[in-house]
Amino acid sequence: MADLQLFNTLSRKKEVFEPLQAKKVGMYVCGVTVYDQCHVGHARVMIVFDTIFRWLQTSGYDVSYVRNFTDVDDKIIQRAKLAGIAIDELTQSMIDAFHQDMDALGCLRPTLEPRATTHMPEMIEMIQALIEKGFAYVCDSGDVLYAVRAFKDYGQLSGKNIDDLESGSRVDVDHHKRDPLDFVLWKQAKADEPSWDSPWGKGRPGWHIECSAMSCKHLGTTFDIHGGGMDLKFPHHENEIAQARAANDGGFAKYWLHNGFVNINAEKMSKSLGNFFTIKEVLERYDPEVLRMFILSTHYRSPLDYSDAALDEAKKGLDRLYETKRKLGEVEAGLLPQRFVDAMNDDFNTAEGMAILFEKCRSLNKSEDKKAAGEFYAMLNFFALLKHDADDWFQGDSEDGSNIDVLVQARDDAKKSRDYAQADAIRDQLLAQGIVLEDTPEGTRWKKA
RNA sequence: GGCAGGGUGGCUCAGUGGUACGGCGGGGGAUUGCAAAUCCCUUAUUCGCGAGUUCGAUUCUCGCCCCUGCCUCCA
Repeated sequence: MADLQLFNTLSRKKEVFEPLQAKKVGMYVCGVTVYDQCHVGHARVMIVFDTIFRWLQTSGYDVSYVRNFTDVDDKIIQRAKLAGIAIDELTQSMIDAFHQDMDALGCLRPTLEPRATTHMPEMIEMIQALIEKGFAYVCDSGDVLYAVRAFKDYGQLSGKNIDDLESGSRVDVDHHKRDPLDFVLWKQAKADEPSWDSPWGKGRPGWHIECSAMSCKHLGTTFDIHGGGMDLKFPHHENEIAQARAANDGGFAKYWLHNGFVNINAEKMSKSLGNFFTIKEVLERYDPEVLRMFILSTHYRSPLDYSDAALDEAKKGLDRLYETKRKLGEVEAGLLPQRFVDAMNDDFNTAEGMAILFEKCRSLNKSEDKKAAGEFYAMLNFFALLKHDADDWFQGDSEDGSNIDVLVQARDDAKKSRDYAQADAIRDQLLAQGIVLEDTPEGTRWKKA
């Protein structure tokens, strides 16, 4: 069996995965800031890393998968104020909404979902260590800042160097900063904002320190995998590295994985551009499996263009697979085919895996084979697809089919008496209602168009 | 401007130093009363452009063109 290889952003190469401890993997993925509903871009990270999580488990690793919630932040404070509700109320309702979405999309719960607000001591401790070691300073305004130039490897992950960053910088120069790139670790409290006691007075943490503190607490100062969206590479992940390595003299994450964006009309889907669809909006029109299928059809590092046409295609692909499921019936899952294992071991190539799945589908449509059927279901289980009953998929589980059944029976009677004009008229009538008929050796059945 | 990642058939999406995977769509056929579903055949002399290395490159190297992202919050 080939080794698992993964593309490490740190080296910009595929590397053989070598866990720090045999059989164990620690993986940290940046979660969401809970101030609003999640969109399709969030769905992609979650499904991508869910699949990576599943693959590591399938490969026999005991995986600690940690994904945080950022539950203190400017946007949260603003949003709560605007809505006239307490911050806790907002964040809790968004966390609940997030879980709803993830469950619907078939994402397993991570091992741990730490919240920033319950990790103040760890953050404060890390900031203190940074100050002691000369990587951070308290500026005139009272904020604690990270001194970027003190960390010599700054820019390693994103391939940037400090001088380039400064010359191209669009950041307004803050005169409290020693260097324009220095970023905040601890902010002084403003009136009527949530705050926590600290050696530097009441305040709250900066965004980057949260993830460094929570990942190190739950996975150790050196762990295997850190993931997130491409857009977090800089500055978020770069800053996480600077903080954690400087504070702990540790190696921090060994492998950095970044997924590509979801685009709309070749443009990144994002809150700021306003061109996003929330997961809930999509799920009003499509089954969650369609969204999952859509996302897994492309390699995780490639851009993915969102459109109704693309979702319709994913739906058609699922229809094809469900046809085969309907034909096979429930069969116990067997082993994954070696080619599939190889594809997943090659930097989690789900697109190739899909190709193998569809090849299996075609061969099963030709001739049933118990081993092949077992492999088919093993792949589907791994992807967490085709969980519905096939008839429910095609007919809808809440649909009242009695009226349809009556018409189907009438058409069958017409057919038997060779009154094809009448039979076709009934079929057209059903088609107008969005019902397609199929005559099979076992009788006529229907499905939604 | 700096950095990163891309440009593969009508669309979408993999992949490889030696005649290009899968899905959707199109054409033909089998099946069907006709359809639907399914199966078979077919649909890129060619993988942005130019040059180089090579017996041979879509795959490696260099240059160019174009696209996207990051450099401010962002999954």
